[in-house]
Amino acid sequence: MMTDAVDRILAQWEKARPDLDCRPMGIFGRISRASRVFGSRMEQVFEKEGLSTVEFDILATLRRSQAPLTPTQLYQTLMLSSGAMSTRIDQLVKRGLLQRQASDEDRRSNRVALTEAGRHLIDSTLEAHVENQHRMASALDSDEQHQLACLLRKLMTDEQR
Amino acid sequence: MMTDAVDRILAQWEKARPDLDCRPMGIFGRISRASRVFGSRMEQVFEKEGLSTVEFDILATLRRSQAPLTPTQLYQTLMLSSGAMSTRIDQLVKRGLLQRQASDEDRRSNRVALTEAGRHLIDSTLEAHVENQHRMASALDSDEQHQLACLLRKLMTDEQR
DNA sequence: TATTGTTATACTCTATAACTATA
DNA sequence: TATAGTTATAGAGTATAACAATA
Repeated sequence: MMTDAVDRILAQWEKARPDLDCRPMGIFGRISRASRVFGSRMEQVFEKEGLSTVEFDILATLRRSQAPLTPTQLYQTLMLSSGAMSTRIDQLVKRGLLQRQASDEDRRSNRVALTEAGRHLIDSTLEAHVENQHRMASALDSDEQHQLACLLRKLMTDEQR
Repeated sequence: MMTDAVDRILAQWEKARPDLDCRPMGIFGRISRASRVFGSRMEQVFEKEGLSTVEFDILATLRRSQAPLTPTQLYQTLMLSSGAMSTRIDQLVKRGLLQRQASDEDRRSNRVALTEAGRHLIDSTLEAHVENQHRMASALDSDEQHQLACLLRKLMTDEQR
């Protein structure tokens, strides 16, 4: 069996603190590393289109919703503060990728919508992104990919104590 | 079968872009979310001891090495810049958790070592951390935890194209 | 000349909170 | 009074590059 950096870390802990059962680090250490490594690879795809990861997420959220969303819906979905979201929307509006539409029902609010240019950009970036993800997952066969997704879903269920 | 936020996102994509096979998002979307959610839970444990995640990582790296390390070894292991590492070491030295030892072989260099206080702090924090990780992994049984670790290792092998 | 480590600078990103307009 | 969204401020953290000392 192949060993990786996390296996070596676990072996070190076994020597330094043999009283501790550090096996869960085999999961969380790899999740953390995978998030950094794969996140940076995805970022490279977004950067080719001039987007940051957060900007991609905003455009993608609007694209898959197939409808304009309020800033509040967006920052709750993306786990950002309202202030951070306003700043992001501003910049994307300036670049002609988003537009704010006044709301009829509540005049405090507005709806953020993709422009024609924004829709074209997110559609083409998304295609490159999905292709990239298929490449990144290719070390696993189709069954293994399914198993991994199911185990991760189960790991995160119920927000256990 | 239980569904989660990522399943709902995948269902949206299926409607909005049925031409794309977005299944890998079931893996990478969950890795990214897991890293944020679990990372924040681990951070809470570190904060109780007055440590940030990076500070914990520095002390833990020295603890499991069971030997002083150079700043270069530390920033390479932790994927930080040399400048960022210097700043971090400074603060931990100020707090009496680390000390710099002049090197005999190379007078440009030095070795960073845990102080008595640093060693005590990392040992007790580590125990709380490992306990916390066991709790976080408890949604999976022992076999599933092993399977998940193996699949993550395989996913990251060979840095494929 | 190259390398180790530190320092100084600037930048990115964010949360917080004050603020406005409206409900 | 509470809520939606924007703006202004400040802070955390980092990378970069210039620098000093030594190899």
